[in-house]
Amino acid sequence: MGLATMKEIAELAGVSVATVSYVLSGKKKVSPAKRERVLNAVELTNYKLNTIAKSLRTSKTEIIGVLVEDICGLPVPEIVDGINQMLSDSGYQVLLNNLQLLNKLYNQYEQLSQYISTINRGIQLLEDARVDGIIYIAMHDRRIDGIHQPVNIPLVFAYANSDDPASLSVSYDNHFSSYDITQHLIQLNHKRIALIAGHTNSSATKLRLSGFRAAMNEAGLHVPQEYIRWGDWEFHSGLEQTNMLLSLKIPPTAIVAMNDVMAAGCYAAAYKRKLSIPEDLSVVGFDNQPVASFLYPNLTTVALPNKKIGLTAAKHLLWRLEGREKIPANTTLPCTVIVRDSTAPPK
Amino acid sequence: MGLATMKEIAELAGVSVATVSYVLSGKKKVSPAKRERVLNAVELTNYKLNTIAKSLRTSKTEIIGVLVEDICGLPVPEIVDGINQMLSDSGYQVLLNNLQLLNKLYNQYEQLSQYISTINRGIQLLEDARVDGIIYIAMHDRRIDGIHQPVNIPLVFAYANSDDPASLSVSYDNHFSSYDITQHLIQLNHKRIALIAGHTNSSATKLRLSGFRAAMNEAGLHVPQEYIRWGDWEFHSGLEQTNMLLSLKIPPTAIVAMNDVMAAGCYAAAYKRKLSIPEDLSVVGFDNQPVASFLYPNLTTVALPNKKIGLTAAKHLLWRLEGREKIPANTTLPCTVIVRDSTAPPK
DNA sequence: CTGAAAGCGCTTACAG
DNA sequence: CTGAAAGCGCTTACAG
Repeated sequence: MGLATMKEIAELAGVSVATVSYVLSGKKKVSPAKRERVLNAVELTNYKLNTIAKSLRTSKTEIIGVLVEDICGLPVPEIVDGINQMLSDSGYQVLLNNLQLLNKLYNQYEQLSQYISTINRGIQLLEDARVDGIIYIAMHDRRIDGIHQPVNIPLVFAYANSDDPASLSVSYDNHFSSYDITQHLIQLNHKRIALIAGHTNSSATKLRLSGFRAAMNEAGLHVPQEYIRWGDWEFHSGLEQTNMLLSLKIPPTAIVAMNDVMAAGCYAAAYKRKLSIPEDLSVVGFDNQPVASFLYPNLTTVALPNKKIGLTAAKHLLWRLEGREKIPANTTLPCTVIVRDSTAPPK
Repeated sequence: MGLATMKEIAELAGVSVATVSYVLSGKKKVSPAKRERVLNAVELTNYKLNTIAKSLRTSKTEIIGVLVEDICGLPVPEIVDGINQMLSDSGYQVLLNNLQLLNKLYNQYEQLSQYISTINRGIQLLEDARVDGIIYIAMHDRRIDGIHQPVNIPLVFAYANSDDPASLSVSYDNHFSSYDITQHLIQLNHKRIALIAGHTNSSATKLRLSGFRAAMNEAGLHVPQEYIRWGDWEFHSGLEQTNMLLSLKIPPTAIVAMNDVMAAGCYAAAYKRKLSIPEDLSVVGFDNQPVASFLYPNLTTVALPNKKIGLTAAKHLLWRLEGREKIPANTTLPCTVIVRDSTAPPK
């Protein structure tokens, strides 16, 4: 046997199919007597509306396509979680398309343009499934261009920006979060603050650098050229660049690493030289990855609003689906400095 | 305008709708001439088959429902990734339902039975969406009972077991992975090996304990009662229990922590006492979380086959969907010991 | 308030 | 090899 259909419910309740539909959708008034009989029949047979048939009739699937560069990318699960939470009350479901780019891109996130056809195929797949809207989740904050704009399906970028004026985007504030965490060190009275940056061509690197410089300028603090070190987002570059910094004639008293992983590298370098954090050296990171709470001493870092990015992206998409007029095209969410135990005044 | 329909393609190509369908599905021979005309019309109009209409007709959606206890749970994204990879060639898409239990369960994974109605609602939602099959992804390896068995929809448990004989499950080998990593320490010539366990009532704890004991017994090594410490999977319990162990009259030369997070706690305790890892103390963890590569020295640990669990779960589901007869009901995948720098022979 | 009926866009016996 | 037609299970003007 298959599942019960609306026709069977109608027969059981002695009403028309239309009436059953009206009772279930609540779109038209139905007399209490018939309503009751329909509801009883539904209960009796454990009837479930066939959403496929409904979708075919209404041209709406009530499904949101979520296209992710890689589900294993660091911020991605939290962003998906935010989307799920915002969508859970609305009746929308999530169709997940995972492009699995992590091992292809490594941390060369700016190379994405090579995979634009993969992305467009993913969008096409979601279009073919007739999703009502699409959220694109990047693995790294940056501008995304050249994406095929789906016809009649709103698209929201999460953790990224787009030049496409038809799309919305939700990201976070790289410049000011970097400014804030640098301020934290300045307020502790550090004067010699060094920076370990990510890839040169990364937009996150550029913005975090500008935030760092802004805070230092504002405090009238000089940043010697050799205090700006270029890493590659990985542990070893954090270790090596910290070694360079600590070998300088005038070493810094504090280091801003542009992510927690490189900050973990700072710890290793300090540990090797028997320097204590934060007594001999203050270290801060970026991202508030789990590792930040597992390093000893716990790492002061910047928490990114990942879940909120997901919530906001889904909210804006829902607004667009509802036909709301005024939706901010590009949203930039603030970050939070999490002060833990890796920072203290210089000796 | 809406998208082109099959009827329009038929008119454009001067054939019947049936012929268009046969060309597209390849289910029947069509003369080369008509075939060509159909394909041209498809190209010209950029026609896409309406999968909703197809689903209504065939009662198959070619969608797999993936029900996750929490997308942010540690092994979950990798398992989903494995599922995506296995499914990507098969034409199936993934409908993701995220129960968001992480903050409710904390690390009390055994309390799941309180949320069984939430789980059943999730399954119901997937059934209502007419998915062809369901994969349930747990956050912690254990037995799951009392789940509503969906009618006519195969269900596979990933990272968990079930008593339900109608279901399949794919998990990993807790006992032998624990045996293996203990062996690693024994081979380094450690005699005094302590254990920091997870929650007492966790089945992962029990199996990892039995594996530890098996290896120790086999080597004829005695395990003093006070060498078995009970933690709660968290950093602080690792730190505290290591403090206890290092305060013993005869302290261990090596510690097996039942996860990497507690192992990070061991590092902190050792660091405070100015003990060097691995020279003064060998430490091993479990899970191969990212933190394992960011601790200094890098942590020797057990890698769980998360992605493979996803791949296998999807493969077995596909087999069931194809009607294959012999599918292993319960699969237990082996783990891998990852030797890094936190283990060495005792002094 | 209620029901008969059209139609969403496909697939698939069936007849030729 | 090909096409006319039924039908999947709904929703929604429309007429009453």
